[in-house]
Amino acid sequence: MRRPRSLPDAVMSEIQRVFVERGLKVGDRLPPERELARQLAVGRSSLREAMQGLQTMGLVEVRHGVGTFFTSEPSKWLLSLLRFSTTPPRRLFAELIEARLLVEVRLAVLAAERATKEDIARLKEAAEKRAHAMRGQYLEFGLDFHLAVAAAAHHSVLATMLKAVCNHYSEVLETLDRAAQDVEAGFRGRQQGGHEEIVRMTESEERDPQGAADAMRAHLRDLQAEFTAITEPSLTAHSERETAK
Amino acid sequence: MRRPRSLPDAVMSEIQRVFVERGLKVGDRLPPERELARQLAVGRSSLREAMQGLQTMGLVEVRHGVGTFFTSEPSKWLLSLLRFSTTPPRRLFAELIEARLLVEVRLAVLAAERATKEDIARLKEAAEKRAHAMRGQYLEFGLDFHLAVAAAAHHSVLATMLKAVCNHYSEVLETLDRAAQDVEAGFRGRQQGGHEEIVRMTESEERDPQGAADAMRAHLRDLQAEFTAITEPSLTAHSERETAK
DNA sequence: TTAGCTGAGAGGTCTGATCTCCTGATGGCC
DNA sequence: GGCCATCAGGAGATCAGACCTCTCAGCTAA
Repeated sequence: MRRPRSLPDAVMSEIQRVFVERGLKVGDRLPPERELARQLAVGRSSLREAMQGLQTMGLVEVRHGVGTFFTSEPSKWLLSLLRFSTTPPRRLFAELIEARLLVEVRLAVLAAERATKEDIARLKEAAEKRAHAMRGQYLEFGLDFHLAVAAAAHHSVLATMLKAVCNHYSEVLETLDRAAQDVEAGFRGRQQGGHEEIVRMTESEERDPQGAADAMRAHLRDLQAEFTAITEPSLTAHSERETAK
Repeated sequence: MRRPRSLPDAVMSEIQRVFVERGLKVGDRLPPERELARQLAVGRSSLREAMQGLQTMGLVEVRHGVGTFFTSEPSKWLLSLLRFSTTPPRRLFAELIEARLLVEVRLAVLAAERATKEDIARLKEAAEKRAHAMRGQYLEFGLDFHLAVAAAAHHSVLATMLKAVCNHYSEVLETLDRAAQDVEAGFRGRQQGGHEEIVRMTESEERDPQGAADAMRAHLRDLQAEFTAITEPSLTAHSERETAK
């Protein structure tokens, strides 16, 4: 493979390698900066640059005064190239919904086909949690449910893509005005049914991939329609046909 | 928005903000480290950590002895969470192809609907370049063509997702054995037609989104089938139905 | 028992010396 | 006149170490 150009790059690779080869787990702690720097025979600043890189990648989490830990927290920057785009937030949000539609319908199918008992248990738990969410938690727990579906699909690429989209989703949502946010936040009534139906289609006895796809599609279409209603219809106008399948 | 916890985080945000607000362009150069650190009133190490972060995100490119530049090069690490997965390369590659199938078919539709004259010119140029590629360039120019389609689709989220997938695609491909690589590299004969048909469906007079989708789907299916043929069929077995639409 | 203090240890930041790498200018050679 | 070897300046790369801030656990005293 290509050798790293810089020390920090090398350190990043090394830490990833160690993580994989030693079979370390998420939550495990790395040695203190000074000691790790000594072990790797690099300066502390090089090590810290590597840490910043790993942190940006979302592979480690650094807690001031506590230590550095491996984490599964997907990084917030995955789609951050978008910050460079001049796409207005409303349009960006419409695009994100469309991307979710595309990816999540497929994930729903895979989840219905591949989910294990454990996956299904987690799915139910997430749906339950979402159902009893308090004000201000709808969005977070809602996304958690969708990420649980992604996990159940056992498709690492699509799941990672969804994580990236969802992270950006929350971020963009914050930049939108209240009306738009309400579409998300106050949406619990109708969305509830969607989650439960997706779970039902995925449960062991049923296993209805096509049904899961339809449920997920309807679920996200609701959201899309609601959002479109309060924004310029033109923005999402030509997104309807092909997505409609 | 949420305030950065650390100085490097703040610096990263600041640099992104400046890039957007000043209307800077890709290729523009940042001030030298020492001067930029002075301007921002932070130490050089903090600035360098921020740079490492931005570099990891793929927003800047640092050239030793030359300077630091804004870049559109999407980060090679975009999907690097995948490195933590235990997914074997063959399976990962199959997943990447499937993700491309999902995203690119949609992008082909959008490109056929939205492409401007300039987009189409670039598309033709990319197809041309691919057609005359020399040995060892097939993969690179091939992906360039697909990225040109993505650009023509004017969908920043999906385009960014594709960039991420394509970057990882090359990387994973390198880890596969020769036989698998040949599927990509020596594939020019058949793939050629696919590219040209996609261009045709997108050209101003025609504008056949459905046709473009079909062409893209067939194009990637070819690749998928070829790859599947030399690997365990079970890996992609249950991916066929829903994607088939 | 418990509120509050405190010190050890971890990360955060700065500085400035020194090294390495690129690039363009210089100047001699063909 | 054109070409190439050399060199100096500028920019990033790395290091060492001093000092700051934060967290947490354990101690202490009310």
